[in-house]
Amino acid sequence: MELAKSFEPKAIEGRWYDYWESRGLFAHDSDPGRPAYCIQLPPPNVTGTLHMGHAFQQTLMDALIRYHRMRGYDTNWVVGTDHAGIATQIVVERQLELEGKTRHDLGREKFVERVWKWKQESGATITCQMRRLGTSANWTYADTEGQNSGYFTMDAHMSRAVIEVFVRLYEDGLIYRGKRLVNWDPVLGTAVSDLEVDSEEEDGRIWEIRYPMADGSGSVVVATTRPETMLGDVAIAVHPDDERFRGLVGRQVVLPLTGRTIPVIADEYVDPEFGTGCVKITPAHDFNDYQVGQRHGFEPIGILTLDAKINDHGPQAYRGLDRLEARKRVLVDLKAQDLLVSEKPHKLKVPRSGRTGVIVEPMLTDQWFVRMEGLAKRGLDAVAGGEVKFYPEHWTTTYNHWLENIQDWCISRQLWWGHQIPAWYDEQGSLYVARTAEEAKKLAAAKGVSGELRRDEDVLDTWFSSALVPFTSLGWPEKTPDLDRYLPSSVLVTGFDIIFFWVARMVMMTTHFTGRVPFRHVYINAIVRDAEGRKMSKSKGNTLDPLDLIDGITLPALLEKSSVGLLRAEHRQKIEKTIRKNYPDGIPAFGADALRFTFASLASFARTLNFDLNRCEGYRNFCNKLWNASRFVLMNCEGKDCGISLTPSPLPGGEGQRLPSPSGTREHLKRSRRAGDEGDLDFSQADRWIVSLLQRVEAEVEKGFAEYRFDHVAGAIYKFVWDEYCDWYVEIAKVQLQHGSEAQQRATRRTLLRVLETILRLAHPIIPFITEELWQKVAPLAGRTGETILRAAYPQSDASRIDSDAEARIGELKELVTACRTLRAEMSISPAQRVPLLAAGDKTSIERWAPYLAVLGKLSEVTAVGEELPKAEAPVAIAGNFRLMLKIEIDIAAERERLGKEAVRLQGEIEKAKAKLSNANFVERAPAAVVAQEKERLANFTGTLEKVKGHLDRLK
RNA sequence: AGGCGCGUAGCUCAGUUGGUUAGAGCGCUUGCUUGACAUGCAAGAGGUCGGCGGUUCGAAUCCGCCCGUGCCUACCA
Repeated sequence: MELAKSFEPKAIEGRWYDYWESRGLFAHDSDPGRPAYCIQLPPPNVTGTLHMGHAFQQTLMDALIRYHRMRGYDTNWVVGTDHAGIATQIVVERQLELEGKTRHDLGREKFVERVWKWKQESGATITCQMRRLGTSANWTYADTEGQNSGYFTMDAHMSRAVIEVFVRLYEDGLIYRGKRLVNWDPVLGTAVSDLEVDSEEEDGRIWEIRYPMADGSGSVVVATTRPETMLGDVAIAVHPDDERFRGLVGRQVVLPLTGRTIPVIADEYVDPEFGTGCVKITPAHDFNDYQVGQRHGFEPIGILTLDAKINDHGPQAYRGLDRLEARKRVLVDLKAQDLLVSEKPHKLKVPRSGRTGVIVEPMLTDQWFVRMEGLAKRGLDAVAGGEVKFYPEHWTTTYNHWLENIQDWCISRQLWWGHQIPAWYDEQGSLYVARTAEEAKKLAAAKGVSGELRRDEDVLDTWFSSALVPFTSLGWPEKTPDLDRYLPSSVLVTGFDIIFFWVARMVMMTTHFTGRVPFRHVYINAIVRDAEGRKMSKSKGNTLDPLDLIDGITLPALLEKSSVGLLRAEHRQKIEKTIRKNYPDGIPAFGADALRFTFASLASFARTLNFDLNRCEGYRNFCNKLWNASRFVLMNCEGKDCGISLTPSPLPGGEGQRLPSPSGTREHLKRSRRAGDEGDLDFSQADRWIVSLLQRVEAEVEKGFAEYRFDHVAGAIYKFVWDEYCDWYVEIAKVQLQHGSEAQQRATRRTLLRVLETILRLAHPIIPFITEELWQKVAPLAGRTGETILRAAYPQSDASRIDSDAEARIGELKELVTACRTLRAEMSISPAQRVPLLAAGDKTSIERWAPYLAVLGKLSEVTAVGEELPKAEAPVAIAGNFRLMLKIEIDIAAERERLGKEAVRLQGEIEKAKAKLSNANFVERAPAAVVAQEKERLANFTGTLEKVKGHLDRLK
């Protein structure tokens, strides 16, 4: 079947993915004879859809997996999805809202059923999208739900493991329950961890409030940004060394609006420089105040309900008011009593819930915590000892800093969707942590307690189960062979935003439970931004959907898509304008390969990746280039003798590489035919050169993968394919196929095929679809068998095939051709016009290159003229040791100017080189090689300049 | 307040342990319906490498300070 004239991604992508997946080619094989290579996918949320960040990250993981699979590793890309407690619960609650219901109308059991139902339906959208990208994930591994999407963090096996971990940590004293001040989201009605709170600086106000002394002898003024919390004040604090207030310590002040009396205390926490130097202490609603309160033995007075309204501890007048309403009322009342001293604008950090955006309230509640100190130490050791390595390395600092300053982890959430905490209480409130209700009952019975037990209603933080994935996905707590084989995994590829949430916690938990680190390497990928470096966000209208880049999308469809869910009209208009400007014609279909190649090319060690659509287009063009190069090769090799079954003879003699002249004289042809016997292979310098370069690229690619420099991998392949193979070798091959002997043609075809076939395997990890499509056609001709490129061996560099001599020779040819082309362009000779060339210099070389030069330089004739060019009014170029002259009429003045410019440039270089060499320090201290190199440069420039000057003289 | 990045061509980015004339893609100029490819070919223009100082025979590269910019962490009422 003929290849289409240009590369059409749509036509091939679907076909090959199904082929690979249905044949089970992504599966691990547990072959003990092969080393294991394992990657854990950061499990996306069940609510999730594929965005640019995922696509980027997954491209890199897939490239690594395919690369190692081809290198003979037993690869296991473990995937799954995360139940994403809060996020998922919110989604389903919104659905209920549309029906005019709340989760409380359904009750816990029905609500959870509903979430499961929704989860099964919407299932793993993202895993289907991953397939479009070409990810060769081990879908059926740990696939307990039968959806071919790996594990689910709430499936039966995972849940059992979570409970096991919880119980063991509790038994080890690493989990405890207690009343602590935690970050509370009053809208969701749950505690959240420190990490789930985002503090942004906002414009607010600061108030100064007067608290009268209880004995009537004056007053104290405090500054606060949260006046309503004064209802829960237990003291006023000043700095112990603050002269101004020394006399006040130990005395009592009246707490306005409440009638309570509270003491003035001294504590180092107070900064005398800030505000008035006096601080109100509200232990129940501020983390610092809580600690001050503890130091001084105060009982915190909580004045807020769990939905952030004033409770019964507040004065009657404020009860039931929302915290912000209460603030207004408090201020009005203080003013009325002349106790409000001032109100000023003030910038302050407002802690907001990462999920709802609502202001988080420190709230004194019963919660479950993981004791972090010992675990953190293990986490630090794993990295310090080199068992876990970060790429780029500087992320180690971030990781260490967090673990060194870690707080206990609040793991309980007052939600319904998640792993319910395996703890039961008896009627007296005694606690029993157990794997099952029966086990809890036994524990109770052992203590002589009978009767019903009540299970703790809280669920666990989503990240609790995520932290266990490296071992639970491999079968833990069973002692499975896979735990031995795939733990630690080889590399974790993830974003820096979850180093704390996930990476650090996996290291701690996995180390604690298995004695092994979860992974050897952590590759922190860049954050994908738009082409101008701005964060992609729906409200800016600068988001890109990876699937739109793969399939293409029209402008109307794009506009419609972007406005979904946006209610405000002015917002919508602005976004529409941006989109019309950025994508006036929509987005063309680039295909998954082009998208992947773009991601790889941009994956340097930078922290951000600015995604430029133009580059994507450029790499789509690259795919087309590869496609067409393959068409050329197939066209010239199908049905022809390509010498594949022959064994190449040892390198033929040095100068026997001459091609017959393009005019194809009889003698030449005869001689060539005689030189190459029937069925022989006669490799040219060019054939050896391209094979030599191939070895270098293979080595570069191997190095790139080892260092996670995907940009180097992509760049090396791109340059080799386009700049060397297509631009030079294919053009040279055309000459050899047209003018060469049978043996030379055969060798050329063989080289074209073998190099192309190797290129396809080399590029497959990054551009899997197009390489498979082409490989199926090219591989048989190249004499390579195998069902699929996915399981073909990865090319390995062979240093013995590096041929410096051939490289130097072809370098010479390139120089000659380029000189001819430049000369032609500068003389404005139309490409159609074939002109004769005179060449001075080594005669053997000139004759060797003449046929190539004639075709590549579009010359009618190439004549060697010995060591000197004739004196003639014609354009001249210097190329290495050669001088070239086009035999055409020219404008002498223009030619003089052209050569004059060249002379000036050369003179400049000569000055520079001379200056260096006349510097005694340079000659003495620089390495000998550098000095020698500089001398050589000087000699070369000087020689060339003389020649240029010589020709200038002749033009007089 | 600390910490981590970044600043190289009009735009997006490479640039190895310091050492030839600092590179690529896109864009730009000029010329080409070249029997693989106009998603292309050929030839060009375009950079005082953010600034100042230091180390060095030699700095885009190493060090210090400054300017600009982005992010992360932290309890300032």
